[in-house]
Amino acid sequence: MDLKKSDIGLLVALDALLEHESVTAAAQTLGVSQPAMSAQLARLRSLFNDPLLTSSGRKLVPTIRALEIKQPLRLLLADLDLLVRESVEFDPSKTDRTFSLLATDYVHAVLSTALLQAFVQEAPNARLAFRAFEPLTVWQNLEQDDTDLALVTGMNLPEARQRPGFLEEFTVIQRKGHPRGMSPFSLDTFCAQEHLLVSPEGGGFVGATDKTLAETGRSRRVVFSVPSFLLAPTLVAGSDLVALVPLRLAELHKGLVDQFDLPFQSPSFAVDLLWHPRRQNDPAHIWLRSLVARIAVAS
DNA sequence: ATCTAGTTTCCGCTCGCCGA
DNA sequence: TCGGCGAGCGGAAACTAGAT
Repeated sequence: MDLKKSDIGLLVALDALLEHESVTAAAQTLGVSQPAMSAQLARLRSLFNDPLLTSSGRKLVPTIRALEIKQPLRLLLADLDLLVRESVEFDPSKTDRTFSLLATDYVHAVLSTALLQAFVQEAPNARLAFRAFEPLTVWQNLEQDDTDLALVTGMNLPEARQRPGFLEEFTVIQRKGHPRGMSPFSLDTFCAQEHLLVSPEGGGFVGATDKTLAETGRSRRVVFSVPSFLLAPTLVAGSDLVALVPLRLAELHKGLVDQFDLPFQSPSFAVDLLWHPRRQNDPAHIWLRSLVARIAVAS
């Protein structure tokens, strides 16, 4: 007979039987009837292929095999007990667990400093991995054990659980000392500039802004396209190009570029926290979600 | 319908006590 | 010392309830 998951209960019974060396006393300890405990002993005898307890007059005495099992079994059950208690009472300061976060490089850039500080402070023995964002494999990553949480925008994953992270708006950036000067952007001056466009899919020269401009009969000239928001501030700082970037990212690079309000209604987007439903009640994961949401709101 | 694990009931065995 | 008796024990059988 092989060990099954349900046999963990049998091991608890065996522990009680070896402790009391009596079926009746073990049954009372575990709150079952004596015949039920007797039946469990029979299953244990079959499982271990050993009588475990043999009659000696009116008493039951453990076999050599039972004596060998007794101490390791006690340690094993103590470990299981610890495992169950730790899963209920998660203490971040005591965990050495590794957590992983999937997000775009922009989100990593915006949150990483504050998140790292809070993470190290609350969970000094744990580890945190930032993982690269691949739009087509987000759900696959969440399903696997390698991703605890994804911070993403506009992803339609009905199977995933989610909570709001933060709302982001766009701003226009230009280099320090730009020949245009520091006057606010009018629609005319905005359209007159040469633009850098962030195209996450790669290679695009038309974005949501161009559609907004087209609705009012306007257009702009996009001369440079990059796949990542992180590249934009550096490239803008080294050229006369202007670019639309998320406000928080512009704040991070305010020593490098100047930022201005958009001359039209700024498109906003939400960054949400997504996770697999099986992690919903994991106390460690609840702590991680709470920490990331807290940092996101404060960022 | 079948399986699993529980309960109740009953039985047999052993031991301790007590009287002859 | 020995036999009878009751108490306490584990095990078997029959039955039940819940899950699959």
